[in-house]
Amino acid sequence: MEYNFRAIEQKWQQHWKDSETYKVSNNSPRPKCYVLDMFPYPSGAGLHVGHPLGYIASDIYARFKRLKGFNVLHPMGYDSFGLPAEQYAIETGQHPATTTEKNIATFRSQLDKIGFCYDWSREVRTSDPKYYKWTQWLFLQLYNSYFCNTEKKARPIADLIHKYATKGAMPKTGTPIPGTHFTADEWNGYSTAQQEEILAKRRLAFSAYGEVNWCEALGTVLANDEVVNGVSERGGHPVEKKKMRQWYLRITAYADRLLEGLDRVDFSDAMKEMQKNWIGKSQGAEIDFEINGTSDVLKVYTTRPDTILGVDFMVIAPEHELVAQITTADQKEEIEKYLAYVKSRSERERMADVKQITGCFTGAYALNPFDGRKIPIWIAEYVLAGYGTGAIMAVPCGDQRDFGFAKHFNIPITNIIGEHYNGEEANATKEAILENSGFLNGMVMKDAMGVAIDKLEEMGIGKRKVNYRMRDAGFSRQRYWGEPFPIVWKDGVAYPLDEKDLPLELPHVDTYGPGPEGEGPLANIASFVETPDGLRETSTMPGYAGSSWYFLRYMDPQNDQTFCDRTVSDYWNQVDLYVGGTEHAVGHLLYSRLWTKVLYDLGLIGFDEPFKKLMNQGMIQGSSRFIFKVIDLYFDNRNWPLVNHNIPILLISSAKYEQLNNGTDEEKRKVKEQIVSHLIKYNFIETLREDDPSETTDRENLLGKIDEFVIIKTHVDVNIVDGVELNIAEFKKWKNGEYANAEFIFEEDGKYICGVEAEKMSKSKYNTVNPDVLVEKYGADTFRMYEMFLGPVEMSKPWDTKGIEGVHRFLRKLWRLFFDELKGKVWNEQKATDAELKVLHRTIKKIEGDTESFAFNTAVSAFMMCVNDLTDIKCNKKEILSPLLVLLTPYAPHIAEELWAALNNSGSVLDAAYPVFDGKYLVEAEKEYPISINGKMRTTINIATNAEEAEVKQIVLANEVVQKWLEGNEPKKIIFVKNKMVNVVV
RNA sequence: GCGGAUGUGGCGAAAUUGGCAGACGCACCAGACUUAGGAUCUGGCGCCGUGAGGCGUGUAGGUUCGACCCCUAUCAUCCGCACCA
Repeated sequence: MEYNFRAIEQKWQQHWKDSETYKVSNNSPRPKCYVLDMFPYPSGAGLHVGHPLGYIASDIYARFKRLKGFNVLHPMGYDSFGLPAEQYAIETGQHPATTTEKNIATFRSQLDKIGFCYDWSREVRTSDPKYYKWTQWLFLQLYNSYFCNTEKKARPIADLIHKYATKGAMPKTGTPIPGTHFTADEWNGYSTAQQEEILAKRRLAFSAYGEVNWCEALGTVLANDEVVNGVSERGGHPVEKKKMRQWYLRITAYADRLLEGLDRVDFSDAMKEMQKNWIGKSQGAEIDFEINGTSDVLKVYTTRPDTILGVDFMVIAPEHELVAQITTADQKEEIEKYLAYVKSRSERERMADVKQITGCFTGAYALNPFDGRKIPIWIAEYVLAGYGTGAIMAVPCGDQRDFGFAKHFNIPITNIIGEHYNGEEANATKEAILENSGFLNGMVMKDAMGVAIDKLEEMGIGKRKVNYRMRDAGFSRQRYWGEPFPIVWKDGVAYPLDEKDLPLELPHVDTYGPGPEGEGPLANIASFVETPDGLRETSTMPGYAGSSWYFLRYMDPQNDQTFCDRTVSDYWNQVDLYVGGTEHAVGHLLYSRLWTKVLYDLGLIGFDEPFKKLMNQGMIQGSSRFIFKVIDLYFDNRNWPLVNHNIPILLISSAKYEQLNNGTDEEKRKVKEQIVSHLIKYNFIETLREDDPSETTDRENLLGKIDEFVIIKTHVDVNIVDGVELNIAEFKKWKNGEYANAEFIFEEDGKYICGVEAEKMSKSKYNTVNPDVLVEKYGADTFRMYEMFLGPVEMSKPWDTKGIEGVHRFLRKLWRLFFDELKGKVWNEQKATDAELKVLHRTIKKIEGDTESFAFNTAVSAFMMCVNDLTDIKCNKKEILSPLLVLLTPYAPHIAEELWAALNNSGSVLDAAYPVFDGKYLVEAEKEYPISINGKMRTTINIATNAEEAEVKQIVLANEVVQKWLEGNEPKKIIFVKNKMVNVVV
């Protein structure tokens, strides 16, 4: 009886399906655990071996938690709205719904083969109207909410309207600013459009004019990731900014809470840093500078108010509103030239040469409020209109960019930091003692910051200000394949749809081209756009709309009354473990955190961080293989008549290629000679004879002439390479026999060794490995364990199929502990010995710990070691094997279930699992303590684990062996370190 | 430039977090059983050395009885962000 993984896996997968083994209930006396994978976008390419890595890890954890007695929610679904389906539709005319359906079917069949324990009854698809009904509904919640700055939370917009209507919006102190402040009476007198305009400034989902990436050549709006280096990803056409009405989510209102929430979740440092960086909070001050001879003020933002006496010039963004106003007549021409130059530069150029220093003097001066110095005002493209106030005070001795600018335009530099400034480069220290700084003289810079701000506030020309780099999130796309907005426009005012009219279904379209003025394809469908109440919004929601809340829908997927019942979300609560790639660090993760916070504020759910722990699986890179083709230029260049029409492609192996490029002269000559003799063999000689008999065929002579060849490094399919050795037979069949008569220059051992390089997995690089093939060849259990065995889940690594044999061998070896090919059943019910129990206990302890801490790779190693040991001591006892199968279930569920059934006629693994993890099997063995003398390790002694420190010392001293080693030297010191070892110092 | 991470055999990697470095697997070598071996089993496998022994965790220092682990500096690779005032 041998390990027939195909039959076993099929049998159990069918069994799980038929008996709904993994269906999970929303109420259980057992503690809950929510294990979630980032749901995939079902692309047409299907899965490659990189995709399941995270799924396998979470599956192991979910199964493990189930064994430990948790009620585990482990669902899967599809993020099925998105651009690629639409692109594909444009190219082929197939409706995105059709291709999406097909792709999902492919994904599902691939996933099923790996034996996951998903509760498929909870599957969600973001493009399903039953799902996006609630995405639209949640959008309306955002639309109907505002961020209350007093309570720092979302509240219904109705509250705000009520406040405006009864109390207005007047400043606590000072004079009201028209347009910003109004009385209740004024509010009540406003038109709907006027009121809406004010409310739009507070709504969490709002529309406003904003810039989009407009590609004139394609006549369409592009998403940010479709723009690469300022040109369209497809076609490479120039892309410019265009103002269009857009929807936004007011994520900036939540900046502080998104930052603060990071302290309460278990994400990697890298992930937290990325999010912090993205939010980009900086503390500083806004300072008003009087502009000389006018009543205007120039408002700048700085994080270093302490350097205010070191300001040597001002720089404002070319787009700054004051530019036209302050430019003097003398400078007008120059400024206009500069503005024209800036405008002519595409985004791409601006990004390409950030080092280039450009700028122009406006002729105007600002006045330093403390010493009255006249400070020249410049414009320059390095100051961004969108950040801070779009104007900076430049302190060249303390900021490298300001320094470069000052040097370039010969602006004199004031030194306020004494010897910290060397005149060669700026020094951004905060530790220097200020000089030339008036009232700040003698203070340490970091202390002076507060003093300076206090003074500015006192003078009424500055205030503390926190700035964020993060912008509000653009929420509309001029595309078809996304959720339609439940919004109707009338007279320039947006009106939300009534809840009972949801979902607003996506209408069928025949073409996916953009509408007039670059609107989405929906604009072309009159029957959709025109309603009795007005015109429908024609853009659709972005990909992250549906994915921002899907983890909630899994909890209550069939509910048609609400997006997720509150009692259900209270039960499942936060996702305990969320597994996915780093690529969503600032997109999806930030948005779902935002939505969760809003829903929490509105009382719709009871937690404000969605994911308790996040694990990022590393990317599995492709490990590309290369062949090296010799292209004979000498022959090609001369265009000589071909005698031999069937010239084989010549390939040299990677070591030869290496020698040819970086080898010694001797090596180079040798390889070259080999190549030349092949070239001669196949065409050269014959060409010579016919064409120019005068040329000699003398070998040396030819060698000099025919070094005109190039070697082309080409991808070869990894699947026909065994490790690095090319499978010649397969290779000759590859690509319909393109290389059928290839000639090789082999290594000395007669092998063709390919070149190797790690790259992103991609079909065009022939480095993708399909999990189906591996599952077919080795089985799902082997595949699962091998993916885990590759290394820590979080780490990126190139895929290498070679080692999978080792894991497969392990499973077969395990099988042989139960069944022999000839003898059949070999397991028995004898009583286990202490030695056997020791092996088991060690394994339980190790694997339980490793699984809990996601060290799946070392857990797999522990399994292997255990089976090796049991084989060595010829232990086939049920008492040992049975608990081992419990441990194995999460990792290799099929074989574990099969063997479990073979051992036990009744009862499930689950029933038996609790005692295994209860410590019932865990008998603490004596611990081995290493003994060292002067830090030099000598031996170990066994000491019962409960021995006290003093006892240990006595044991050491009484130990004859130790005494002998001491060789008469009295021990000076006996160090007992953390229950781990005993060290004797002499 | 800023931020984060990682450097250990031919390769993927372990090391109970300061205690016998290289577990486990791949590859490789030798042997056994075989008509055969891409099955299975046994042994070997960091480097130098016949040997005893010496040297070894990117590099250079430091702390410690003891350092892959902690500290300082430095180099290399990967990933984010990038004129953010």
